[in-house]
Amino acid sequence: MSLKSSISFQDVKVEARRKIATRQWPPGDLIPNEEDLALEFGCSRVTVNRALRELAESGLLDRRRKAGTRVVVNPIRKATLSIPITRHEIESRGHKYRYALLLRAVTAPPEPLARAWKLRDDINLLHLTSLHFADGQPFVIEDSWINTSVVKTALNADFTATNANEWLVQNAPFSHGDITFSSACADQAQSGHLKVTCGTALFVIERVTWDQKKPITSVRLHYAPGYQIRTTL
Amino acid sequence: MSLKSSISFQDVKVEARRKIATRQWPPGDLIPNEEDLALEFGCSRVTVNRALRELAESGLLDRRRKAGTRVVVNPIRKATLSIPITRHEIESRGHKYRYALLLRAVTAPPEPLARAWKLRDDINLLHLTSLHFADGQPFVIEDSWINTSVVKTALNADFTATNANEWLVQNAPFSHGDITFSSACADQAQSGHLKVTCGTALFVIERVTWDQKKPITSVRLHYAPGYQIRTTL
DNA sequence: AAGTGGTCTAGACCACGGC
DNA sequence: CCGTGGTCTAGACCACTTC
Repeated sequence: MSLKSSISFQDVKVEARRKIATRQWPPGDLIPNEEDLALEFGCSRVTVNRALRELAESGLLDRRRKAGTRVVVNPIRKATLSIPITRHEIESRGHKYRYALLLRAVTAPPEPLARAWKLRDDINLLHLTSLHFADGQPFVIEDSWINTSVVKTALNADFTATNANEWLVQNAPFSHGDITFSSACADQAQSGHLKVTCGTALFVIERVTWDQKKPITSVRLHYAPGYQIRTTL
Repeated sequence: MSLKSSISFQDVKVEARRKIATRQWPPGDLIPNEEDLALEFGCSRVTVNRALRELAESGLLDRRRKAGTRVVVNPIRKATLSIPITRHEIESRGHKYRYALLLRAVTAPPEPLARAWKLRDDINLLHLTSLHFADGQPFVIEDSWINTSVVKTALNADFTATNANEWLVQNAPFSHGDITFSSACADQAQSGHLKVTCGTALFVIERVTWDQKKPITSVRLHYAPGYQIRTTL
């Protein structure tokens, strides 16, 4: 017989969600302040605060000092994606992982990258292209550019043994990064590697990482057809 | 001269991040417990707790009762995407928004949907297809199926005046949902609407929402070429 | 059994930002 | 100015999980 000793912030979240969904708290409306809610729910203000803060983080509420807390009119839904290591992603689906290095070169970066990174034009980057397989089938092409003036050990790493994806995660810590999801038609080379016809729609992820002001890596992934990213709202 | 009166959880986060990045706390290692860290940082345990909890949420730490807190070896990066309302997305880019309803029908759902939703086979759904324009250019095709036995007012809504996307956000609250990102080649109809050649790679978002056990909507979005979703890590 | 994180409380002070 | 949310503290109890 669980007579709950106290109200948890989870309880408050559930109840607040209900009030929003049933429009007891209509869109755009100001809701009572934390102190009043604490009284109403019979818990402390900190508990209410945590509940409402989390609802605000997920986009359902808008909170401002002095102005109070409002129900957001057009909730901008937030979805959290996990970006796993490719090997783990393949293995967690129960497939056998294999990896092949297609290219390793130290060259000047392509024009768009040099411009985005504002590099001196005599700087060379490490360029790796590799292919990840799931149960022997091509799964994704990985094309990465590594700023060796920051990640110096990359020049000595053996990328035929360790795949670039995993090596970078472990050896190129970053302070922040950008990630872009898009779609593109397979070009000649890509269609060859992935064994699809030229022009097939591929899912594309591009990830750029930085250590403070210094660019670290730029990685572009072209996935074989059928690939999906899935998450919950 | 701001002599900080007390250490904030943000300070603790920054310092913990630094220790992880510099490998003062190496991957896989157990870090000191909350009480010790509170002592070390000169703050309360709750403050340390909040800092570490947030780092765990973003995937850098793994916390378990009794077992302690460890630095995650292969951090699975988490990216948070905002899924805005299409009209807002277009307008925030400075483009003029326009919308056209292409189809409105009350019909039996297609086989895969009926199976996924476990519907009685005599149930009809509201089927809407519409097209959103940015500065007169086709931007995205929206294809939605609405469970009118739950969202009853949908049958009376005027979808020539209000676009389905926005109407649903405001009138079909859900408890949870799934969202999938993928890529597909434009079929005959899609290429016509988006004014691209058949087979062009399109970015696809599919969103299914539920109210507890009851399915509410299934929406599929096919974006015109060039569309990308961008976020930070 | 015991150590660790998870959370609640009451009270306090502060920072922001409408008014 | 002053109401509101944002956060900190100290102390407490609890839940989980490993030992």
